[in-house]
Amino acid sequence: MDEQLRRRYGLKADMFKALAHPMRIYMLDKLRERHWCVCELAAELGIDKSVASKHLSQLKAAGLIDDEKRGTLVEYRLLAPCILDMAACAESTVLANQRRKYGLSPS
Amino acid sequence: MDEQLRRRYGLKADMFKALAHPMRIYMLDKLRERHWCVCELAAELGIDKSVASKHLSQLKAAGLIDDEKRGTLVEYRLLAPCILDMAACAESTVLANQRRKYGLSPS
DNA sequence: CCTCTTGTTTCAAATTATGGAAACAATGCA
DNA sequence: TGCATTGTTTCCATAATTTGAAACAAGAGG
Repeated sequence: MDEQLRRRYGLKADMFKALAHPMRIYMLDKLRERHWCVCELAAELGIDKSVASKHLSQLKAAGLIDDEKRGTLVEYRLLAPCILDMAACAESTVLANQRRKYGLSPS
Repeated sequence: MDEQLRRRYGLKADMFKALAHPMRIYMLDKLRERHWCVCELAAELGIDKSVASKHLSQLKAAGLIDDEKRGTLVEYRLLAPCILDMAACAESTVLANQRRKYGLSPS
């Protein structure tokens, strides 16, 4: 695995790493509907504003969302809608595997 | 965020967590071509067999791959091809963002 | 039975990720 | 200016992940 391959797979991994947290996926789901500011998302998720800000910063670094200042608040918006299709694919895969392994019906 | 939502987003996050490592994505890419045993993948990636085994175990737990014993070796095979489409989507998104942010041409 | 090969598991160490509090910056408004 | 609101950053404690070595388990084959 040479340097170029390592960098290429590192980029993909960074993208998935940004998605590898329940709060961040929930944030993306909320941003699909409309713009949200940090304090709104923090209240919706029941977490500290600093934590929400850091999660949003990770999503922004991954290029999944973008922000825009409006007065004292910062509005975040979704950039890459295909990401949520990925999340849906992930969920259906997980559910299919649960059914296959444990015979559970989809809940 | 109630318990049911937390569990639902936790499941999605677990799937992405399984993909959030360069070696594991590389493994999935290799498994797209054909079956591979642990020692082959370990040699290909230049990592210890115990490390390769643990990465594969994570991918299996996520339901992305499956294994089958053949004598002393264990063959792994890809289960969910849509996962690699996700990885491709991730890469194109990353590259698009690089171009948008830094004006780089696609490499 | 003995030995070699292949994989998995366990263990400790190092690294990384996360959360919460506090400090700080920036804007709006009286 | 003074003050409240909103976000970001920093610091620290805790939790999770990753790695490699070693121990262990399971077959294959002499």
